Amino acid sequence: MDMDAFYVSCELRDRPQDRGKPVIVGPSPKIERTRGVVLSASYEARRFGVHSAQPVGEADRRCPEAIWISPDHAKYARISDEVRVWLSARFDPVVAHSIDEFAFLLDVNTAEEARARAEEFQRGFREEQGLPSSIGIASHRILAKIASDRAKPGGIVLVPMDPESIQTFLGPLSVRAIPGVGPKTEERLRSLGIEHVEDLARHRRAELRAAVGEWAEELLALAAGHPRPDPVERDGPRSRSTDRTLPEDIDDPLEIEGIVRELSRSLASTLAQERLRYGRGGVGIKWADFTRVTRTRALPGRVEGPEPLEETAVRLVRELLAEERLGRRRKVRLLSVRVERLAPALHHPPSLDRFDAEVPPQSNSARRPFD
DNA sequence: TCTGGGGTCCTAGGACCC
DNA sequence: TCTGGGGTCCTAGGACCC
Repeated sequence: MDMDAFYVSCELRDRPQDRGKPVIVGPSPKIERTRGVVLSASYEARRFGVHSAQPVGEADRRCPEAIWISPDHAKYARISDEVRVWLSARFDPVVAHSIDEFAFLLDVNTAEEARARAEEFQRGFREEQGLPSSIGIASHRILAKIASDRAKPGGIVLVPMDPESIQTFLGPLSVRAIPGVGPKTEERLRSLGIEHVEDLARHRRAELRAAVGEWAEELLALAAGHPRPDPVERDGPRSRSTDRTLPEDIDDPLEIEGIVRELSRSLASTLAQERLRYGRGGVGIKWADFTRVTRTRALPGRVEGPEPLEETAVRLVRELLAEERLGRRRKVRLLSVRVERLAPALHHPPSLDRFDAEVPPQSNSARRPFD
């Protein structure tokens, strides 16, 4: 289940008078100059050529009469969580793919029954949650996701379970329809003469492996109508990060360091709320020319609190700036701070946590699910 | 028109160990 | 004197997704 224009739909729940109008969620260019992009656009706005990730200036030019709404990420996260709870009361298991996509098991015997259940679900979901959705039904999550993309907006697409039906459904689709195939992979496949899913099978395995690596096996299985079993869900997040695009590009080392400190403390406070410790800390810079560099450093075991992150982040950003001074001397557009190798915090306060930092992460079997 | 913020996974080389 | 094979960890970057 994929919720249509999710952020816009969340907002329209609270302002029904704006339904049916071009609505854009994003930092409004009408208020002040901003370096932001469109987060979500209503289907009415999309008709003007507005789409997500578009610079807001261009969206404004294409659709001057649009209603702009400032993003409220906390609201969207809260609604997504309510949706998960609502689904979990009706289906098991429920898997969250993203803030606006969920997969769940439909326990039915026939395709007709599946479709009827989906229609009933879609209607009930809209009535009770006030949110429109698109539904894909298939034997595997990856197929259901491809199907739900074809169902947008507001539809239901069902792929029968037998391999022949799967091939019939996938064959004529562009390889871009496969999750994970973006512009680069599409181009690489096109250079082999592969444009549609059905073209994949016409190629020698070795050729495909040279183009996309190990992934070739999965693509071939999918094209043959035998998708690989769904991956097992991991518990807990792998990394957390926060970043800031600066209003103007800067190159003052002290100013840069100050922002890195702020970002570090802000990220550390998020981690504290989530009761997570971290095992690596790092920074990233996006230069004025949009190229990116990153540095991360392992920390002794798992740590918590802002200090280790702040110290590491500042040291690493100084290194990056020192290297840049020997070279191109570009200005900084964006700064980011990230943590990796997350693990649940212990159940006692950090002040009593004396021994933990000395313990190598591998030696504690209780943490294995998080590695 | 001038390009966000938050994530995941994969690859690849070097270090190091057996 | 020339030269193993396998495994894991660390790190940087790229591609992709919403």
